[in-house]
Amino acid sequence: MDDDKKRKLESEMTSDSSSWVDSSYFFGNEERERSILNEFGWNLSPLQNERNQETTSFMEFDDHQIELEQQRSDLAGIEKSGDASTSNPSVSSSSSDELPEKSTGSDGKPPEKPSKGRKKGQKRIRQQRFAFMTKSDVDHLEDGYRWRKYGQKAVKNSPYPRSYYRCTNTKCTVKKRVERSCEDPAIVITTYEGQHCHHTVSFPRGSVFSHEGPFGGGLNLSSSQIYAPAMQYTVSGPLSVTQSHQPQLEVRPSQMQPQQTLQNPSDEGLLGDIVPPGMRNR
DNA sequence: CGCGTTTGACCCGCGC
DNA sequence: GCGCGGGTCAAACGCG
Repeated sequence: MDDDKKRKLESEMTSDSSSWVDSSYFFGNEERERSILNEFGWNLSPLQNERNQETTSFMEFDDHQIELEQQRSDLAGIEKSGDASTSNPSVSSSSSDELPEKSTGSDGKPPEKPSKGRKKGQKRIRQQRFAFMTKSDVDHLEDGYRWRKYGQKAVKNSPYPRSYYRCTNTKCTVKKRVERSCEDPAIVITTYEGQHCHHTVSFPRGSVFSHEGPFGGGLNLSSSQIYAPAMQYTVSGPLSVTQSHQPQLEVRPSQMQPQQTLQNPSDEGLLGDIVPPGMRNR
């Protein structure tokens, strides 16, 4: 699958365009990861628990592209609003949320045309994404939030399906994808997209995380467990591209060396160099 | 009965 | 333009 997948990933990377140019990664620095996650409102579960879970890698995607996409989307919405979206004036909403906007008819809209999926002209907007690679025997890892599964798809070149989850909070548009690595079935790849607009909920089951931790959910990333192969997938896009051939990315290779990052997470330089100031100030 | 999962169909973007 | 693959919807179903 390697070549095919690599090509796919790379093309995905490039097709996502400039989008991920500013992608940032931080591995191996627990404090940093924690603070970043905290800034984004994430409360991640301990990554080692009775279920034998263990996070091997962590990454974060910047939202640079989101802004671009939103601008594009806004423009498209404005252009199209003249002819198409009479029934939905909020198509070109400039809010940062994707608002899947189910057309269940509850808003009085007659379901005369059960057009599944997004409305025409409404672009898929990607939000901030975090990806984790976790060694676990269970696919869906507890992270302090409640999720509702809304889809599952077979992944090309992988025997394992990918599951799609949405936060059950109606106001929260956070999604996550869960899939197993085809290279190492023991590894679960979890990708979060978006930011929670609420706190974690108490889980009656499991409760492997503490609500009294310094970050609410008690993130416990262990830097010693960063898993190198993870980089090939998780960072699939940016990193592999960066390393394999010359990318159009405006990133300095020295910042993107996974091994370097993994093994020698310098305390000061990494985040300062990688994380955009805007993000840090959030 | 409410909530979550399953699953087939649909939509959309992208490469060829 | 067409086909493929990823992502999403929503009805049906299961479970507590």
